[in-house]
Amino acid sequence: MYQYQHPHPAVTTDIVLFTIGQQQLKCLLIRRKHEPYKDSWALPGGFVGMDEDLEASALRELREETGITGVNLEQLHSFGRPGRDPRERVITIAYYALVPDTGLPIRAASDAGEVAWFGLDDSPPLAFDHEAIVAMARQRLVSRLHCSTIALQFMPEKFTLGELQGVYEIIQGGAVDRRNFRKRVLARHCLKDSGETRRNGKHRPARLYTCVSMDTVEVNK
Amino acid sequence: MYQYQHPHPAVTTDIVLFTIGQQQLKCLLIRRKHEPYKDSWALPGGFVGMDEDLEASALRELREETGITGVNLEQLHSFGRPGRDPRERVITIAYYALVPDTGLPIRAASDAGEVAWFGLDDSPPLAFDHEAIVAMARQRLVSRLHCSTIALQFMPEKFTLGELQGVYEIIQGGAVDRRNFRKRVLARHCLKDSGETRRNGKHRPARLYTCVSMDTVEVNK
DNA sequence: GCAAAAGTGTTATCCCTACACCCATGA
DNA sequence: TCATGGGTGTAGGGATAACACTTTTGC
Repeated sequence: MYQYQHPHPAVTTDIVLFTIGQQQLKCLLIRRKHEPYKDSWALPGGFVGMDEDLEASALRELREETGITGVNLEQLHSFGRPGRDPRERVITIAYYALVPDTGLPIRAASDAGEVAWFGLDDSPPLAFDHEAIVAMARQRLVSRLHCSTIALQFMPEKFTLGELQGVYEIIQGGAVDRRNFRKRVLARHCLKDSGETRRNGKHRPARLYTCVSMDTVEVNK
Repeated sequence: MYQYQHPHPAVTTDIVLFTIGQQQLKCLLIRRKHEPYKDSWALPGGFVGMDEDLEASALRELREETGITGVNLEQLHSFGRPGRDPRERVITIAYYALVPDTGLPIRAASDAGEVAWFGLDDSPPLAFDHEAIVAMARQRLVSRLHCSTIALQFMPEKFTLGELQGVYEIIQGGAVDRRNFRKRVLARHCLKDSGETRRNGKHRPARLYTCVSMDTVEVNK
């Protein structure tokens, strides 16, 4: 038992993890094993440890519930409407992150009975206010797309410009002029020609590029 | 006494309230009446009520400690490093807001022994990690200045374009071309010519403008 | 040779910047 | 009449957007 002179809310972190697959923007969800919202889908997350920094808590929950490590979390927003959790007052600090699509080792563990990627426009009803959290994260993602190099976090180590363009087109939902896109993205000097090429089908092979640096460089002039 | 099965952190809100005065960007601080950091300057803020939304808590603290009401709060970031408060684990959700300079009715109340505006480059050492919070709020303010109409929140109901330009120059710390500034700001169609003018000195009177809408319109294309 | 994506350059447009002069007022 | 800030327009440059053809490969 823990006692306090004044009432204290519980504090959690939740993580909106995005990826791109099957021509869709997807988000990682877990199926809850316990009440409340037992068997509902929800964002990975959980209670903050008393000696744990907020971001560390989010990383730990993500690792424990999905086995995913090494992502670059950004704080999104804190949600604390009274009543958002039926058990007690819970304030959550939401983070988001972007990971490449390739071969994600997802395992269900701890509180999560099941883990899966869902297309954002094709996802089940979520527990708590998690739909609002996902919506805000998506909005943030779209607005950062143009003034930062955030989209590179979706890419594997080596990728073609066509693949990168595809990511932009999926997120913003619309076609992009290939020549202008290449000029713009190469002008940022965030990509390095790896020298290699990749044949992807019955057509000319594409050059493979690498990120010069993993930092999300803001370009908001 | 309040008892929980698991330990709970305390949760507070803190508010970075900016204004412009004496050709400076200023921030509202209170002098603490109690330990810890007794007699130090700190941001207004305090513990979140158990049935109170986060923004409502920030508004209440601001009202109780400074008498200021009716500001437009934006959530800044949550800070939760273990040890940032010597008493116990405290996670704070920081907000920021901008208010006009004119005739602010500031009164000290409740936990605040004293309330005052401080120029940002001329402020005393702050309690807790409040200097980091102010620094982040300032950064946010600068970066929003160009892609939003946030600066209008510094203005009184009626103001001249020269006054608005002065606000921009103070925040970003540099001169702005008057003609280009006027074209840009008028092109946003957020200002309405009130028809009135104001004589401010021994020179031609200036037109007074009003905000068309109080919303902070983002213009990030 | 044909389908399919990769790769490349030029032109027109728009937006932003730089820049100089007259206006209305108070002293 | 002079000092002070208010008010206005234009020309040049840089960035962005529109646009079509050749290349390399698999079938």
